[in-house]
Amino acid sequence: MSSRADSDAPAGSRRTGKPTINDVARLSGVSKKTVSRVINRSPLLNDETRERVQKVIRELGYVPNPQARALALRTNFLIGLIHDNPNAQMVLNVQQGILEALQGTDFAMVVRPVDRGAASLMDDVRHFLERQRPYGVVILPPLSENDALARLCDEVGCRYVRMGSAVLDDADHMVASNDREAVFEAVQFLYTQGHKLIGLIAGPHGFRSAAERRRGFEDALRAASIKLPRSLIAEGNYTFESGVAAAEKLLDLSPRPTAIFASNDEMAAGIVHAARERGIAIPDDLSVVGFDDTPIAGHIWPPLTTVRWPIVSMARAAALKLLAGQGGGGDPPEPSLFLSRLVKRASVTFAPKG
Amino acid sequence: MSSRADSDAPAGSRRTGKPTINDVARLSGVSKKTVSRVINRSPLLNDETRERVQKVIRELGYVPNPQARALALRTNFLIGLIHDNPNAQMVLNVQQGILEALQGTDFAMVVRPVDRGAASLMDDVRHFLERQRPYGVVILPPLSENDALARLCDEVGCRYVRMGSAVLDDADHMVASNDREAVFEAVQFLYTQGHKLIGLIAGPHGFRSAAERRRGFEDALRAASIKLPRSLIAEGNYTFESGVAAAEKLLDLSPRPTAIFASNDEMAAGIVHAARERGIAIPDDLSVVGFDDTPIAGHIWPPLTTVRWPIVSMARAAALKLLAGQGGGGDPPEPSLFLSRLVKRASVTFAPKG
DNA sequence: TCTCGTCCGGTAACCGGTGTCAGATAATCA
DNA sequence: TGATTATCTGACACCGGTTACCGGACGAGA
Repeated sequence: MSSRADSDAPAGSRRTGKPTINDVARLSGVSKKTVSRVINRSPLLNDETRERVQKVIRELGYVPNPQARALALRTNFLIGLIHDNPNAQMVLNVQQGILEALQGTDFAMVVRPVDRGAASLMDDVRHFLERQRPYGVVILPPLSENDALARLCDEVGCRYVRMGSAVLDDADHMVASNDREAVFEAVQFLYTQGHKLIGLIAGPHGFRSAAERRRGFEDALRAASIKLPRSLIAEGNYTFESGVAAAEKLLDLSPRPTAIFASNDEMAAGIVHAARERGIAIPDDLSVVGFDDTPIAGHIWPPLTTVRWPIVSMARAAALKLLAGQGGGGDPPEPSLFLSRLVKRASVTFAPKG
Repeated sequence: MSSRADSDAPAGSRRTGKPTINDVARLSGVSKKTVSRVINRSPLLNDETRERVQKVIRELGYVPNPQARALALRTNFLIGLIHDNPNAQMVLNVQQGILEALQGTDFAMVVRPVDRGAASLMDDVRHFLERQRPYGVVILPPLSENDALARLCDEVGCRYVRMGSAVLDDADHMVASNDREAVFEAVQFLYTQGHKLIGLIAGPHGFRSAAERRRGFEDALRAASIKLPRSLIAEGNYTFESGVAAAEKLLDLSPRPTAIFASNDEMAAGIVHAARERGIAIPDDLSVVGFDDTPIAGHIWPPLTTVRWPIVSMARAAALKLLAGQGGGGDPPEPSLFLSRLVKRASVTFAPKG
């Protein structure tokens, strides 16, 4: 009936109308290859020829087809970001950092959130990597702590850089912060303010960042010869709600801690919330320290003393590491370890008298 | 000295080692075309042949090269997201919505934040669109209100869908919410609680969302025959800080408003902050209503009564609209107008007795 | 038996770039 | 002046898919 002979696919519009390298070549009377040389700034090109071709390129508004380039070069101008939405602000900061690194290149950022808990995690990531074949990927914590994921990247031949709170991989594949030391300093600061009964809201079990921050906390108390009863440690899962619940436990203790360190700002905000419900004044009755320095730290009342985590710089470094050697402009090698520092705001004061 | 004859580019590793369609064809004793048919699920194929080819595909672990596919199909498996970081949570929600729509397809999401104020805005976007040639892009407010941007997409031949607080384009290019009506209801609710002196913290001039929400506010007061002196309107720029500043202005008025509507949650949080500094109790002395229902609304104290903006659904719809007709599975057409509704929490109560 | 239509599969061209390598031209040297 | 070299440029294959078009096999209808 119909006259179509084969017709496998839904056709797809032919001819995009955009000028191709052939058009440029024809109009400027040179070969494709020469046009290619002009585009790629080959040094072995006559200036006169270059000028002529560039003129035609301008007139035609020619832009090389990225798909064709990608195919011929067996690469791609995509940097992937794989994350498990730990926190909106953090993810956005990372995106910003990556984009700063990609600025001025032809690379773009493709974002792939995944569900850490899903049984299909590996398949999901594999599917993503194989279908898009990004040039490289940045992996955010806590997903970055998954070694199987790194192996998967290797297996499918995709460059990767992991971000994290401790060095988990060799320098080419890792950008880390010194959470342990940073927390050490923060807790030391509480101690110098006279606090002796300091509670901890730790991050979730199995998170490296949680473990590092907890160790920093414990190290600091040990250094100050303070005993840490188990009851002064509560665990949250980095969410506001879990912070509230954990804080309630700590605040119902007797004697009550005079200060609490939370492993991230969200949970610290939860402490503030819980304290307010109980009529406990911050900072007069209770000092609070968080971690991350996300916007929420400055937006709650009182503003939170917290550890600034240089996440944007870390993300930028991670992306630059991926691009290294890739004509990225011979930038100096990126550092692999970033330092966090304490930002003092109003949520900490001297320990109340006895 | 060196033996390289031409060496235009930095070489790039040859042979990825991955099996290609040719390998599959050779090993299963059929032509490339037949393999292509198997991959694309062409109906006119012998089951026996299909099985045989699929077996080889499985054994080889063959995955079609996306770059080659993209070139041949003159399309791309990328959906772009263009935004101007209005708010981290919103951007992330949008990303989530888009990814829900892309779930199960071979599409990925490429994110491109831009600086709305930059003189190079158009060039930046053009560069992005031409270099990546995404299949389509979703444009977030407030950038989506820029008509020149939509024209640019048309010009470079890129599908687009704009998200916004009012219908700014035809149904194929727009996913909108009914902010005006939603605010109308919210303010009406305040009125039914006895509030007569209601302040407004409007969004920034030039934002359509700000204008729509403001009109909803004014409509509601007019409907209740309440006069709205100019002094009861303050303007913010959707940030927490601007909310604080605007709230300070309104709270210093005499008589003081008994309720304030803020055009987004960030600014509403700013009101709460400013009120607390002045010792004004919420909700007893002052009722507050926000807009968006971002997480912050539930995390501050008291939890914020706010208008839930269905941003995730809108984003999903926007992406599905782009994919429509693209073998997306014949889903029903996406709605173009989404309804927001009031979420009642603790920040509103009856107006205090004069 | 001869056509004809249908089903299935192959061949070759093409998508729009890049690498290889040889040829042409100009410059340098014996 | 002829040979050699350095400098540019072009022809052509190739990257790994898809599509247009063609043809053989096979069953059915004439």
